[in-house]
Amino acid sequence: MTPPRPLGRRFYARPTLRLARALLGAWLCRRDGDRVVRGRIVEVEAYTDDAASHARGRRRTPRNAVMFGPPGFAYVYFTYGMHHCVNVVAEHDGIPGAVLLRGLDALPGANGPGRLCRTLDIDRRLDGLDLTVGEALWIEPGRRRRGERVVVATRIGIGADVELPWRLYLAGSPGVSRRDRAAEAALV
DNA sequence: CACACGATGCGCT
DNA sequence: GCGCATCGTGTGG
Repeated sequence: MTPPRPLGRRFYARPTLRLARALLGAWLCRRDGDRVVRGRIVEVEAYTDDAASHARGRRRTPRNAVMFGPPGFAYVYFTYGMHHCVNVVAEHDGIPGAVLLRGLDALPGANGPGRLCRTLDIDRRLDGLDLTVGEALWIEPGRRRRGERVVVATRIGIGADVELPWRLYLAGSPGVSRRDRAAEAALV
């Protein structure tokens, strides 16, 4: 088994939307006993202190506290009474920002944030986990392939009044939860 | 303490 | 496209 090669703190310490883009093509890694399960990140969404974010208005609560902390940590929350979603914290200590992981390739059943977490057995036990350690959950380097286009679309499940083009995904990837034909057509 | 609702997914129409 | 399961969290009383 190849040893973990987790990305370091510096990788995460940047503006949220830029981290979102940098995460496309990287590998999300989850330890499963003696094995490591890896999925290629192909769909993400950025959340900062905007109206649709858990950290809206920079209001700190017990749930969203990790979003305000240092970068490179996992923010995992529970929603709809049955689903978990995992985020990667960006920015620097004190500034809220996180990237929601919405879809993975090279791993069946990891399209959509809830299914992704179910497939990788991610729940609130991992909230606040340091992703730079390489123990239970981490991210390894990976890049976009030649000719692989980044589609810029609006976030899913967000009220029209606060929609922002902060969902990014790799065109043509099977792990994408929902395509945006108009956004794809807007590509050169 | 009560209550409204969600960064979703699934099954049915 | 639509309804709904199911419960933690935030907000207000």
